[in-house]
Amino acid sequence: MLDKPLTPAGERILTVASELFYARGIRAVGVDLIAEEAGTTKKTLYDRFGSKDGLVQRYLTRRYSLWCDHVTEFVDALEPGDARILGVYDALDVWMRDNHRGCGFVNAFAEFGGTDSPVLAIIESEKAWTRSLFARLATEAGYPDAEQLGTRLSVLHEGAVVMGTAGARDDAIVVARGIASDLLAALAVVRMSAPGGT
Amino acid sequence: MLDKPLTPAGERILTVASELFYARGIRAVGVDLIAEEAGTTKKTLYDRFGSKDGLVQRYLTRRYSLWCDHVTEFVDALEPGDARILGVYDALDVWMRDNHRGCGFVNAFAEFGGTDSPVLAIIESEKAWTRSLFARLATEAGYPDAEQLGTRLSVLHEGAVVMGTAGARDDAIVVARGIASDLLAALAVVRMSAPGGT
DNA sequence: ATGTAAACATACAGGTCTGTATACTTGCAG
DNA sequence: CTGCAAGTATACAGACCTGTATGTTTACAT
Repeated sequence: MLDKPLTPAGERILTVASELFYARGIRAVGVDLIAEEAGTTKKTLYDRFGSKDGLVQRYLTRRYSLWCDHVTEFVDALEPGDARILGVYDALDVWMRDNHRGCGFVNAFAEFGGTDSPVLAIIESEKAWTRSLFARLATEAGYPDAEQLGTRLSVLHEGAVVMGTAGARDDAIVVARGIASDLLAALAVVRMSAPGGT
Repeated sequence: MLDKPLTPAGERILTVASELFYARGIRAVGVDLIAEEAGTTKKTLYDRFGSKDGLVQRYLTRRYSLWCDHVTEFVDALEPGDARILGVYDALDVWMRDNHRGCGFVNAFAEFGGTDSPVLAIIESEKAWTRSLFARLATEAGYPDAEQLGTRLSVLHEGAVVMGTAGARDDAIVVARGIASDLLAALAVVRMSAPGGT
């Protein structure tokens, strides 16, 4: 996205920090550990990222970018229409196979929501992007009220992540996908009976 | 629930700690600050709770208890049937007027999900309780497949909290309630057309 | 070859964290 | 009166935290 390229050591630091931040929480991970695990020094870390907060922002922007790429790539391979809308839940399912600690942005909000840190804007952006993706796919699938439908689908999406991790329900994504499918089916009836529909 | 009574100073500590933990995150709040804000000393804190982790557990069990009481009281005042199911979302709406930092249990999971802390069991319990409440209300309202419907309603519930806080969408709860309402309406058709239905 | 960006190595400053130790005070129950 | 639980006050240990300082080394580009 808008992240300029990093030096090799900087790249290693960001990779290690991303894994540790996501797995253990941001405040629980110190810069000493990050530098050591990355096989470098704190000096390099501060030269590249300025501060721990700077590193945290890069962690979130990169994770944001990775999520967008993942879901976009996944969905683009599907037929236009309902398949792409429901495909977002399948993309989430694949994503969560390697991400067992819930939504990294929700987790970051848990730690920084009470502050005025610039990470809050990144968190909101990620939520807004996924919501607008749903809205766009709903528009492309020909649904009326695509904005509201997009919001509905994103609420389901977030609920699935929470119930699949903190709630420990293995069926969370399937359940959310099922609700989404039912919503689309109900709207399809409206669409078909509407003037101009097929 | 299963929390034995506390001494006055212990009560003050727990009250202050609960506010600070929820507002700023658990790791971000030190025991020194808690003791000072409660007008007492660290000695008393450790005498009452044994450790910071013990205090955290009390924080979560009490919050769990408060949530259960709130929603139970709210729902019991409504007519049996769909009103009680949808009333849970209204109860959440009221709850979130004084809780702008999202779900305290999801937030705790963000900080402790990577550990084997006993707080994880408390978090799961809260999610399971809310889900089973929905399932029970669905049963009482006469819906078939009440367990699955309960899961669906709880996914909506969690999604609403996330999108209403980290997602900064003021309409999140209304949206979730709308989906729930539509789901019930669709099932009502099934119920009415089923053998033995009215 | 020489300047420059990147990285490495190491130490330290100054603060905060959890948890413990010591000693004194208060209030109440047997 | 005596014993005990609760609380206050204060100091400290030992670890960890972010961030900085100093100096050396490597590699590449002009």
